Amino acid sequence: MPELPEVETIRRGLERYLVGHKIQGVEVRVAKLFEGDAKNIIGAKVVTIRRFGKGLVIDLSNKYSLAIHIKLTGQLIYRGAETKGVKVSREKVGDELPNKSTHVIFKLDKDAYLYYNDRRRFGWIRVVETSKVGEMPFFKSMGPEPFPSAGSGQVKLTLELFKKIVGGKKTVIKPLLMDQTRIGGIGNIYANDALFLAGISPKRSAKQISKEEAKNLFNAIIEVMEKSFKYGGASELSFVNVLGHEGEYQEHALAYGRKGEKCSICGGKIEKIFLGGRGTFFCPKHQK
DNA sequence: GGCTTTGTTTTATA
DNA sequence: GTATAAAACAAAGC
Repeated sequence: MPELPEVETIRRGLERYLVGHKIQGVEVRVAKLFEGDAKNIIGAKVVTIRRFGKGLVIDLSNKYSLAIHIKLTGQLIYRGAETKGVKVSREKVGDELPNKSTHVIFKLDKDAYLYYNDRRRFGWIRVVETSKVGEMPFFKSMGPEPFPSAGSGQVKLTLELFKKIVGGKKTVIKPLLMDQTRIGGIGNIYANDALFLAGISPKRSAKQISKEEAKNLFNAIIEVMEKSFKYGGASELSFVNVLGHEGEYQEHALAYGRKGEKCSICGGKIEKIFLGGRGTFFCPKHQK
């Protein structure tokens, strides 16, 4: 689902299209998704877009920021002069905006709009003072991440740090990878695919992973995420970029969602099990 | 209409 | 108190 590469894809889009715009108004259609005082962002200009793991922060010119988490099905779609004639994904977005999943609308200057759509309404948008973003529990407790965003102050996940995080832990490796307080940004898709690529069983205990294997796993995390940047993220559920376009990673996923299919590495058969309550895809033949 | 889905938060346990 | 595991929660499509 939307994990680091998807959120980064959105961040890059916002950086390109949203920065410089002034927010003229906010229409909140579903109140529970929007916390804080909307008045505090009216009249302010968008200055920078930061990402913390799977979270986004839009910094404004007046010392306030918008902290956003899209969870499973959130979309941020920009419409303005530059996107005139650009078609959005009919399947993921529909024919027109706003639509029935549009819960917050930001009216911008130059007759542009930013729509927040969220089919399952799990996400959130919070107005918060820029200086206090780091105090929000979700951001404060986040671990190092592989591709820290400029200005976020997030610690970069290096091989040395990764070995330290994995080393000696009693937990099972896959849930550990997905624990945002340990490593920021990895969710179910990339945890499955990184373990697959590194040839490590998701059921392994972290303490049983050798230094060499940890290195392979670290490199695999970087590799699958870079691959996803290339394909514009994974659009298995509702993910689209700010232009409303889908990503293509799901078509190139290694293990995720491939139950019963032939393993591309060893020819084995991909199985699905549950680990830590989450669907887990792996090849029992080569992932030991 | 019960089941499934995931990221995060909360509660329980060792 | 700390580390880990499990359960709860959000809402909607099938």
